[in-house]
Amino acid sequence: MSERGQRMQAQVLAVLRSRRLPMSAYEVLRCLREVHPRLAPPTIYRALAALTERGKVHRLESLNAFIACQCDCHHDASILSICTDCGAVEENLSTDLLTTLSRIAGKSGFAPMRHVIEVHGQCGTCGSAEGRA
Amino acid sequence: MSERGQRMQAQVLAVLRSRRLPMSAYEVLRCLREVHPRLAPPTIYRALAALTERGKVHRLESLNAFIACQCDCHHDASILSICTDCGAVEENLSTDLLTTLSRIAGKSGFAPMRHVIEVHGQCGTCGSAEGRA
DNA sequence: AACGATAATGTAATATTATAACATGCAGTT
DNA sequence: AACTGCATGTTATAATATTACATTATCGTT
Repeated sequence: MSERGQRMQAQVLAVLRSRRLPMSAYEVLRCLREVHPRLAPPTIYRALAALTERGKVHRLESLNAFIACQCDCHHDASILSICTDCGAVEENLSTDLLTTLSRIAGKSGFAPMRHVIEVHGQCGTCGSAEGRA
Repeated sequence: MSERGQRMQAQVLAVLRSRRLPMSAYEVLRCLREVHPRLAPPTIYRALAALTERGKVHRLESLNAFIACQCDCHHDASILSICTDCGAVEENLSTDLLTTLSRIAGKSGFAPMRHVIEVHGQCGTCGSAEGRA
C-alpha cells in the first residue's frame, strides 16, 4: 500500500477518533466532505474496510456503524459493549471467552474464523446517573 | 395480540422454516408476494420484529438477515455459527459463556440486556468436503 | 346489533446503508 | 517517455429499513 493509499484511511481514522462514538459510514462521509466536497461513498467504505482489516477500526454489526479501536492492537474478537442510553462503546478482550466460544462452535466440527461479540445494555455511568435521579 | 396479528407472522415464519438458510427481509417479501402481491416492506419488518421478540426468529446482525430459531425456545443469547461456504447456521446455547460475558462487560458497571454472538467460519460438512477434495 | 376504542395492516414515499462498474491519475519501473 | 499496477474518483444503482399516515379488523361496551 502506497503512502497515497493510506492518506484517506488516516483521515477517516482521525474523524472516528475525534468523535469517539460509533459513526455510520455516511456520518464520516459528511464530516470529510467539509474538506473534500466531492467525496463519494465507495471511498469511505474502502477506507473503512482497510482500517477494519488492519484492526484500527471495529465495525459494529448490530448498529451498521464504525468506531476507532480503543486499544489500537486487535484484529479480531473484541467484546464490544454498547450503551443503549449514551451510545458509548466499551471494548474488552478475553482469551478465555474466545476459547470457550471456539470450543462450543467446534463441537460440531465448525472452524471459527471471525467472531462478532456485541453486548447491548446500560453502561456504568448511565446506570448510576439513573440511580441518582 | 389478536389472531389476525399472528397471521402474517405465521406466514413469515413458515417461509423462513421452509428455507432453513438465512434470508433477507426482502427475500421473504418476494416469497410472500406470490400469495399477497401487494405486500410491502413494513409488513414484513413488523412481522420479523414480533417474531424476533417472541424468540421464533433470530436476526443475524452481521448478515442483515433472519433465520427461524432451530430450537423454538430462546429469546436471547444464542450463539450463531455461520458457515461462510454454504451459508448454514448452527445454533448453540451456553449459560457458561453468557455468565463469562456478563462478568467481563460488568466489570465496569455495564449491565447487559441483549447479546449478539455470531461466529463466521467453516462448518464441519464443508470442512470435511474440502479435506476430501 | 351498532358504536367507538385499540391495535394490526396496508400503502406510499423516502431515508439509509452498501456496492458495482468503469474512468482517471499517480507512482514506480524499464 | 511509455508501461504497468493499483489507489482513488465518479456515476449510478442496489439492498436494507423506516416514517407517516390511511384503512380496516377485532373487541369490549352499550
